Amino acid sequence: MSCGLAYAPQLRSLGYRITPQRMAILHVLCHSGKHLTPRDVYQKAKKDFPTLTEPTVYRTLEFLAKNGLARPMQAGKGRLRYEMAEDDHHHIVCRVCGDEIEVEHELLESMYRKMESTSGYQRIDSHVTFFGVCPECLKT
Amino acid sequence: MSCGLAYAPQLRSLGYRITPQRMAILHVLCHSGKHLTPRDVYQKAKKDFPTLTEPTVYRTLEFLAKNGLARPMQAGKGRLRYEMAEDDHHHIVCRVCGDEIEVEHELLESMYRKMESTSGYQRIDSHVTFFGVCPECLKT
DNA sequence: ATCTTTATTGTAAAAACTTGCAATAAGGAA
DNA sequence: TTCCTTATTGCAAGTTTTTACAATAAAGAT
Ligand SMILES: [Mn+2]
Ligand SMILES: [Mn+2]
Ligand SMILES: [Zn+2]
Ligand SMILES: [Zn+2]
Repeated sequence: MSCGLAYAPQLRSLGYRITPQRMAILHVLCHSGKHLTPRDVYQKAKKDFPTLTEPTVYRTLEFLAKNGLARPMQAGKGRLRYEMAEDDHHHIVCRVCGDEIEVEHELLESMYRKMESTSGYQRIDSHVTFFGVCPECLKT
Repeated sequence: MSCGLAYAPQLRSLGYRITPQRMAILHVLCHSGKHLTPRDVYQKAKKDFPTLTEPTVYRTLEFLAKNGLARPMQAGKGRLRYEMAEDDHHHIVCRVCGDEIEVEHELLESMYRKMESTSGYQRIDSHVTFFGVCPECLKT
């Protein structure tokens, strides 16, 4: 409930408004496990703010992502999940069992620099999901 | 119409069946531009095979991807598009204007090896979409 | 040719996500 | 406080994607 307020000045300075819906959603993202689906967020935030609706959740998550407060993650099958934006990292998801691990961005950093200088693209997103096969599933 | 047949022996040897729906969809993927949406595929393939339905298209695309004939691509907002699986490559998409370029897999190869040895995950997918800002959009 | 097995499809409905628009309310000005 | 502007929301309807299950038809055996 209060943790959302920490972001209020930043949002207000950009000309955005502080609404209870946004605060409730930020609260959920801050205090829950990572990578929540829009539905997860909706159901949890609804407890704080019962008149919340689903379109607002989708729009708010996209809004927070666009402003760098939240980060979208590509879960399997092209579905998006969200988490608060903290330190840069990536994920590898097992395409067999769904198991998921984190990878330090450091490991990809020199590749990112090469990719940026080669392509001319900048500010490439440092939260990518790779799909592979985990050690367990490789055994069988 | 005929190009799908090229894949028939491979599919049959895995115990799968050759259906006109699959052939029509393979035909579309072979002869059309890259990265088609399921809806693109549906509308084009319907011309060859008018009784085709959308659930079949979704299932078939997923089926082809699982068997390595097609490749899913993460388009913006967590939407999937598909293309035939050919040489390994990646994409960078501009998160401002949507412009899109290809990146040789070669550029990422050493990073992939590091990631595989560090994580123990193998067969990591070599068709990733990165999001960044293109040179044009960087100017403004 | 006919039969049998079962992978694959279509149907119908549900779930997930998006959109347009009118109503609301946040934040600044008076 | 009250008023004004307009960003944001809720509502209702639309579109996209998934699912369960019964009907169909591909492929191999007879
Ligand atoms: Mn993450
Ligand atoms: Mn591609
Ligand atoms: Zn696994
Ligand atoms: Zn651009």
